[in-house]
Amino acid sequence: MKEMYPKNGRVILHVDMNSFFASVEIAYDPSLQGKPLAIAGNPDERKGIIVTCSYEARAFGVKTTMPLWEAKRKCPNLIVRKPNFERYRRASLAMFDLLRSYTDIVEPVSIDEGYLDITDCYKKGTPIEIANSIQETLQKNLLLPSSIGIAPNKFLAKMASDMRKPLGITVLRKRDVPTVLWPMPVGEMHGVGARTAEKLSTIKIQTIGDLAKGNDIQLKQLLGINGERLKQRANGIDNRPVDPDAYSDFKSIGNSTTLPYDSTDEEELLGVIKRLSNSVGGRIRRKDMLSNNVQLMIRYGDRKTVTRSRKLENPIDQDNEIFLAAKHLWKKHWNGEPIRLLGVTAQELVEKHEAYKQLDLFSYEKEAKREPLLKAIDKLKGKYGNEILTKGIKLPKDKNPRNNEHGTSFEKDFLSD
DNA sequence: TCTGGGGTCCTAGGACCC
DNA sequence: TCTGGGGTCCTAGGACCC
Repeated sequence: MKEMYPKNGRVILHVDMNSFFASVEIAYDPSLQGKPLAIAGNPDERKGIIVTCSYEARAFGVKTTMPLWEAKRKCPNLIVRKPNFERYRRASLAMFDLLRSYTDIVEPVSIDEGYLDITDCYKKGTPIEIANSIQETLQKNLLLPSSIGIAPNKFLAKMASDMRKPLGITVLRKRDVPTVLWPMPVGEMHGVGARTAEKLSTIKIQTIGDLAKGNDIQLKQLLGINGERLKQRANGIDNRPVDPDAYSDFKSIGNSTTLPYDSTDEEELLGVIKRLSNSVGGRIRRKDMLSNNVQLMIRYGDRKTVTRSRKLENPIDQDNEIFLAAKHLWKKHWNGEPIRLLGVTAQELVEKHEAYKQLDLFSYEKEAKREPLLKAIDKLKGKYGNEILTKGIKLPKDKNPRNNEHGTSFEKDFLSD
């Protein structure tokens, strides 16, 4: 079985939980098993969209992000549960613990999916045996169904796990790419959404195979650096490592909420911003992080959405500091029209101890910068005399270093590198 | 009777510096 | 009176994913 893979190739698994939130609810309440189930918010709060649904519901045409009323029209017997994120987080932790019992090289990518690098796990069995064991254990211990892709890299593993749902295991070798991947519509490729598919169709690229053979210059012009990358992927090439730390390296932490009704009541809206700021503050403190940038998101009644952000002088983690920054942005940018949604996000996060290190480095650099400056002034003194240090003095035109006909400026003479 | 909430990464323009 | 080319930082927005 091992010889299935090139000698120095990797073996990557992508584990994808099937309709995760719905499956967790079924695990808690087995009477839901086999029934059309949807997880959705409260329509009275304007949160009535399908977050996830069981395969039985999907058979009726119910889909993620569909408004609840539409889902009920398609499936009158639909059972609806409110999302219980605490429950899903716990299930997710248990699931990743289980994955880590196979290898340390586990990279979570979201609450319900992750990559494993099992290249060095040959003693535990063949890749297919390992995938089987993972799938069976997830089902037996946690009552959660999953699909698993086996491939030489992350992209192919991800595409593979998508091919058999629910409860599938799919091997996608590099040599399978032309026959399996290339006939697929390009829009089904991971990383190609509606907009990119539309753009690609303007240069006659409809399938993954078309993309794999696409013109480099055309692709670059159309999609920038992403064009290059997508073409590589379409050819089955992807060298990204499985990085166990990637998921915990947060870049931003935010909370947003759709209001039950559009509002122009500033006191009420500031109350919402305060509540969001407190929640974000709590979350970054729990992670021992500091934020250098606060963003306010405003969605108006007509759904037009703007984001406004502010770089901070010092990194912060207190609720009130976040609120003050968000409030400042609000005062500066709200156009007075009714508000549908508000969001507060802490960006440019750094770990607390890293932030202190950076602070030290900053003051050190400031000190270090003084030295060349002093040397430059000494040099000027030698050239023009002590008056150079007198504030406001006018040098004769030919002696003013900023105004020399040869373009010799103070900066060019002394401070450029 | 509509369209959530959590993220990441990339781009592009202007300010500013050398 | 004219005028370059590179680089970084900051801000805003867009595409994509689950």
